Order: sequence, then C-alpha cells, then structure tokens
Amino acid sequence: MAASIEDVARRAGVSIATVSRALRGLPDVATATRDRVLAAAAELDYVASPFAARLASGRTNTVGLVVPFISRWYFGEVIDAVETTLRMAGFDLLLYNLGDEAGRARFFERMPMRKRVDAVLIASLVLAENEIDALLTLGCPLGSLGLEHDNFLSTSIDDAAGARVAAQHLLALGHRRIATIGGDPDDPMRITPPLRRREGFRSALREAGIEPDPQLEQLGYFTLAGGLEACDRLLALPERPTAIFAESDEMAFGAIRSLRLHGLRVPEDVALIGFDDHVTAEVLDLSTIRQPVPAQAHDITTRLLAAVEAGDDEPPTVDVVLPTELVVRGSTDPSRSVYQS
Amino acid sequence: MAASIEDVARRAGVSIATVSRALRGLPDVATATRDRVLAAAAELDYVASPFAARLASGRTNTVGLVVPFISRWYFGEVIDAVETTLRMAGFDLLLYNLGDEAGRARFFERMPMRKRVDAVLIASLVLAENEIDALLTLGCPLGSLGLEHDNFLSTSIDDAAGARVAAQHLLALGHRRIATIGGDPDDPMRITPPLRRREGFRSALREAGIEPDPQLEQLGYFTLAGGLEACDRLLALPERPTAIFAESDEMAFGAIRSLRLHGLRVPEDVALIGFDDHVTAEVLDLSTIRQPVPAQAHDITTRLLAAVEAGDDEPPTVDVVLPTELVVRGSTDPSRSVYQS
DNA sequence: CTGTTAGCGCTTTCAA
DNA sequence: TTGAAAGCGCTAACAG
Repeated sequence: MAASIEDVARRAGVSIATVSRALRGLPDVATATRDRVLAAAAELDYVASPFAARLASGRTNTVGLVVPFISRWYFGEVIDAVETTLRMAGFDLLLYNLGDEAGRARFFERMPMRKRVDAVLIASLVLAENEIDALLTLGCPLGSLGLEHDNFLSTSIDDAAGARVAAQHLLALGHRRIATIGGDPDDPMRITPPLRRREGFRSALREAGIEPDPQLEQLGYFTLAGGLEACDRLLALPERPTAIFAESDEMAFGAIRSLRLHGLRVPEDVALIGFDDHVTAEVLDLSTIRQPVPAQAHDITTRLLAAVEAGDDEPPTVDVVLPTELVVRGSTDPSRSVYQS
Repeated sequence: MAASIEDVARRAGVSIATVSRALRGLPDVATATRDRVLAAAAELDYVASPFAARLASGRTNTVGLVVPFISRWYFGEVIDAVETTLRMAGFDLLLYNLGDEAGRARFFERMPMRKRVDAVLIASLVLAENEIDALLTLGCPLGSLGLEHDNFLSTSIDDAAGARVAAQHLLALGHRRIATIGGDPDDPMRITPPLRRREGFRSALREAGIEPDPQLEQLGYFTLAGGLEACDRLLALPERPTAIFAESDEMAFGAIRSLRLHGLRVPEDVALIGFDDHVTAEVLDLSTIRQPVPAQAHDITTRLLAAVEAGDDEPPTVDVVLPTELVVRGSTDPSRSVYQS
C-alpha cells in the first residue's frame, strides 16, 4: 500500500500533526524539523490522501465547472483555460456537461456537486430563478462566465458593443442592406450571446437610420451547418443583402460555404464578418470581433479561487468586462482579400 | 449545515448503518425500513458526503481521463462521451490535460491522480515505457483509447485499415499520383494516429504497384492551418497530385481552402478524402473514413467501470477494435458533387 | 434484518 | 515549536 502520514511521521521521528503542518507549509515548524519531514516524505514517495484531508478540513480543493456543451469551440477553450488555472493552483476540476434540456433539468434538480466543490463556475448560461436558487444552496462562491448574475462573480465581454462594432464596420464600408445570422433567443438551453449580439447589431443599424428588417435576421443556431442554411435563406430573398454579420465565426464558416456554393464572391458580392476570432478565422480570411476566451476564463477562475481562499462564501457581486477587438481581414476589406475572385 | 447520516438515522428511527445500507440499495434491508429511510433522506434533502464515503470504503467513484489536448475535435468528442458514460454510472470525471511536452513530463512525474481515482483512461497517446510504469504504480485498471498497450484495456479503430480503404477508394477512381497530408510521426506529444494511417496509406499504394513518393507525403500536424500549408506545398510541386488523402478531416478542411485559393476544382482537378467524419465534413461535402468516436469512448469507459466493479485492479488486456466506414461524398465523386465548378 | 463498534487518513484544537 | 487527542461522516465487519 501507499505510504500514509504515519509512515512519514515514524520515519521523520515526529508526530503526524507535525508532518501535516510541515507538508502544508504552515508556520511554526522549525526549519530542521521541516526538512526532516520533507526528506522522509520524498523517500516514501508520499502524497496525502485528498479524501481524508477533505473530510477533516471541510475544504475540497475542487471547483465544479458547468458547461452546456463540450464539443463547441468556445467551451473547449473555456475548459482548457479553467483546467490549466485550477491545476496550477492545486485544485481539481469537476466537469459537468448539461448536453440538453433534460440534462439541464436533471442537473439542477439533483445538484450533483453538493458536498464536493469549493466553488462553482457556470459557463455562458442564462440562469432561471430556480436554477440560481439551487446553486445558492451550495453555500459556496459562484462564478459566471459570459454574463452577470446577482450574487455571482462574473467575467464577460460586452457582446452588444462587439456586435455594434461589427455592424458599424459594415456600415462604414457603405453597406446598407445588412443581414445577421444569429442564435435563437428562444433556445431552451438559453446560452448567453444570442440576445445581446442581436441587440447590439440592431442598435447600430438604427443609429445609422436603418430599421432592422426581420427578413434579414436568420437563425444559425451557433453551428456551421446552421450558418450555411441561414445564409442560403438570405440569398434566396428577392433582394439579397450586400453584407452579413454572423454572430459567431462557426456560423460565418457556414455562410462562406453557402456563398461559395452560390457562386458569390466575398467580399465583392457579399461582405462577411463573424464574432469570436476562432483559430480558423484567420485561415479563412474572415473579419471578426475577437474576444479573449482564455483571459476571461482565467480571470473568473482566479477570482473564484481568491474567494475560496478568503473563506468568502458569498463574495460581493463583481462584474469584470474584458474588451473585444475588431479584426479586419479579407472578408470585408477587398484590399486585404486573399480570396479568388 | 447540510444533513448528515445521523440526522437521517434519527428521523427514520434506525441506526446509521441501516441508513447506509438502505440508501446504497444493499440487500438485507426490510422494505418497510428502506422506505422509512428513503423518506427521511428525502425530507432532509440528504446526500452522502462523497469524501467520507471514499475514505471509509477506499473507493473513489472517480475516473481520471488524460488527454493531450482539449480544443481539438476528437478530444472534445471523447470528453463528452466519457463524461456522459461516467455520469450515468454515478462516477465523477477528473480531467487532466497534458497540453504540451512540459505538461506531459510534469504529469507523469507527479502522478497527480494518485489516491484519487478508481481507474484511468488515456486518450490517444503513445506511451513510453516509463509512462506506463508510472501509471501501473496507481494499482488500478488502466484504459487506452485509440491504441493498445500491454496491461491496458483498449478500444480503438484500425487506423491502418481505414487509411488503406481511403487510398483504395482513390485508386479505384483511377488516381495514380496520390498525396497524403498527415501528422508528424516524430511529434514529441506522440499521439496515436499519424504512424498507422501513414502506414496503411503506403501499403495500399504498394499493393497497387505504386512506390510511395516522399515528396507527396506532407505534414499537416492535424490542424486546419497545417493542412492548408501542406496542400500549398503539394500544389507547388512540378507535377502536382491528382488526389489527396488527408489523415484527418481538419487537415482536409485546410486542403479544401488551399485548393480553392489556387483556383482548383474538387474533385475535377484534385480529389480529396479525409478521415474522421467530423461534423463539418458533411457540410463541406468531404468524402471521409468515418470513425465512431462516441462509441469507442463509451466502450472503453464501460469496460473500465466493469473492471472497477469487479475489483479487478489488473484486468487482463483486452483490445476491442471498432469498424470504420468509407463515406463517399462529392470531394471524390463528381457525380455526387455539390461543389461549383 | 438491524445495531454496535472500529476504523479510513487526515486536520485542528488544546496543552505542554 | 511540538504532541496528544478528538473528530470529519461515512463503511464494514461482527454480533445479535
């Protein structure tokens, strides 16, 4: 069997209490004693049993991360960054994937993280009242990525502002008939961006004296295939748009494909801008609104850990908003285009 | 504070041992007693403390999943499927992302899963001797996804056979000058597919009496951008290939982009086939070799859990190989093409 | 079928 | 600065 704290204590000639203190770097341990303990632990290849430690201390050293999906670009980036940040802080990551409505309902009903995490991070979910209540019963710091919630720490971008910038970029290029491909605000999974990006887009048009045309707002469901179909519908209109704002790069990729299949050139026939700055956007020469996903994930995770460290079970709501950035590439600017005509 | 087992025992008028048995569904509990316990637990909204249970039983009800990357299609699918399977079995998922060589070295040195998992699943990694030894010290069932290892349960596909089928498909279409875009067999991260897919590709050519031409084998590093550049290099050859086999769909997507930028038609000028059947392959009308990622992940996870359940710390090596399937789309078959010419 | 009693391997007072 | 001892909240014999 693996060595226990008693083995180390015996070997170092001290009590188990001293071993515990020495190994955790607590003060009030003589340097010589600490060295002896460290040496003994190293020789025995000792690691503390996390479960015993958790039971005794009440701290789990684990953070729960809740995502609606795993296999989408944004969430992959989030999981990656959160995992890295937690790992460096010596925390474990407990991952919960909602998957669909049924999974979401089951999750909030059973609250499977009860008694097993020090903090919870929710990624890009618009939470209902009862869902928030369920999380609050956990009695630990709560974090939200992508939008604010009362009683949550949050880190996000200004989706509306980003969408405005995208629309304004197209307007500045002289476009007046601008379409958007977006998520479904009524999607039962209620993920964050749809509502706000749509809103920002519309406000930019209105400021330019253009009344948003419902026909020019198509649903792409945040998938490539959805973006393709939405673009097909736009191109089937009697008067097609001269520019398209896709509320995510993945939908923009689908739009590129659709435009190609229709024999239309980008940006000469139709200009296109996305949102996210997906790794693939550069390759496809897609203009976009860049959002810093790893930075957001790192920021919220770090602050959540700080709250745990401070023993602050209900930290005051603090919302951090990170900037987005317009990235102009060939899909809107012909002078930069690497597309074939 | 949350209710403990004693609260439930008191409320149900039984001992804590009975509560434990009743709640875990053990036999030898009178139905009436069980009902009373269940009712009391429900009223108190009781859930057992996993840490106390783990400490007492020695079982962690947790499986460690080790992946080299998170933000790649294959691994996203794997994480998703493993998480779902574990969740349904009441197990927690502990996710470890290697990220790069340094992270990989750190992982195998510290073995951060020691004393915290009942089984370990390694995704698509070619393990070195010392890495295998490190894992064996965990003394729990080990699983490998994507290739076999001694002393591991494994589930994979026959990468070589899949690649052969891809090459044979191109040969059957009359192509003789066939290129491949693959991973780097010398990649320090040593992920699985590169070696075998390359091998299968070459053997198919040889059987057709064609000696593989090193110039026609380019590295795409399993990324879209890498695939694009590899394809650029192929098209820059004095005599360009008439068909390309990309060892992953993501690299094939890059190749599609490259071909487009060169003004070449698919499949008229250059035929293209990928490997994986990425969700996007259908949208891009890409022929490919379909591999069942969720099924593989589910199979290995289920068998790993069975070994845990059986208390079988060193289950005999059993390698399951799931079939791949040729999916013909427009990128190789002009008659099915939806591409613009 | 049910209760009693030891632990599981740590952390954390409290004394010394 | 260190040690003794009392738990943390369960599970698992062992009796009865």
